[in-house]
Amino acid sequence: MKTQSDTIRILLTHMQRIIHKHSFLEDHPIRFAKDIVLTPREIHTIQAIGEHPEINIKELGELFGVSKSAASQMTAKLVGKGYVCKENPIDNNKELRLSLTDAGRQAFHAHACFHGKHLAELEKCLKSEFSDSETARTAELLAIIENVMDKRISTLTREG
Amino acid sequence: MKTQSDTIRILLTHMQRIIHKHSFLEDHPIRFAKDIVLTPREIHTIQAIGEHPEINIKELGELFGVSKSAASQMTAKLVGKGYVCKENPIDNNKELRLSLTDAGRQAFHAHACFHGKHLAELEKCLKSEFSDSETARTAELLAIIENVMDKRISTLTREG
DNA sequence: ACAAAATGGTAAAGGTGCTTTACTATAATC
DNA sequence: GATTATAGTAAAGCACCTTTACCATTTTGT
Repeated sequence: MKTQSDTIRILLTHMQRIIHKHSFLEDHPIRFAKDIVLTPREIHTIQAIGEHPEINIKELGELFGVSKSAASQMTAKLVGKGYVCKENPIDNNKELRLSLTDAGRQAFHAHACFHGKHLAELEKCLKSEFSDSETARTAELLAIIENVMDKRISTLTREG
Repeated sequence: MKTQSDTIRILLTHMQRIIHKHSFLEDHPIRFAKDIVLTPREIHTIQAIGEHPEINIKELGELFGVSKSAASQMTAKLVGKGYVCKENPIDNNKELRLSLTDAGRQAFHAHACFHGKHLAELEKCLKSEFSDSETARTAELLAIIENVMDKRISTLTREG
């Protein structure tokens, strides 16, 4: 006889494996074309710049939760590879606004398609086996998990 | 009016945030006692050794999906810090069996408590708001997500 | 208006945890 | 007993991060 504790245990095991597999995927560079191979970090940076036009370096760092120095290094690399362009706005010689070059937009688009495809597939699978209310209920359950994690994070950041 | 696609989108957003928060937690060392601060990697290694008594270095690497060299380096560090002990089995001078020292067992235990506490809290929250069948259904849904990820991983590993 | 402080960006040095390559030493196999 | 396989380590290097220190350009306060 399975108790609810058992099903929760199973649920969390799946969650753990999903997280693990996600980080596996995140750790592997993706080839978008014959000669375009980008690390996950590079892709995400391109994505962030594509989705936040005119973002500056400091903001980019904040978006990723890393130091501005780290953001500067990452962008410098992408500028070097020709995916990103840095330039001062007309009335400001201090900040640098980031934008995508043609190659950058191409990578951005390829990545979006890539993601869209997988999302569509997942959606198809879920719809075929779960009702609307079931998916909604699952979303609520995940929200609870998220809340518990938030609590833990806040205790962690308080203690330093 | 919310369509099922919308609820799926919401569900996946929660999932993404959970993953993000998880990796945030994973990136921060944990203080188990006044003077015991361990990185997540160190804790996990201690945990793995505690849960797999007599494991050797190569197996430890396989367990984590890293090279045996990485496992060797991690182990050496933990031996240096006094949490882990390496020794040859009586009839074998090639392999090294890993085990926890007193300090290692202490850290292992502290970590287990730490986890148990959070698990208990999460379980309490979930039980208070979700029926057994709902949690079971959610587990099934997560299994589907996992399957889709598996497919993606396998295409990835085929293409090299 | 101009000195002081704040802000955006970069450079240098260093850390962590990984990889690959090359190398030992021991064990297994023919 | 010679060869081959296996467990472990060392060295070098990579990706990405941090901190510190430093410029250059605003912004502010008087």
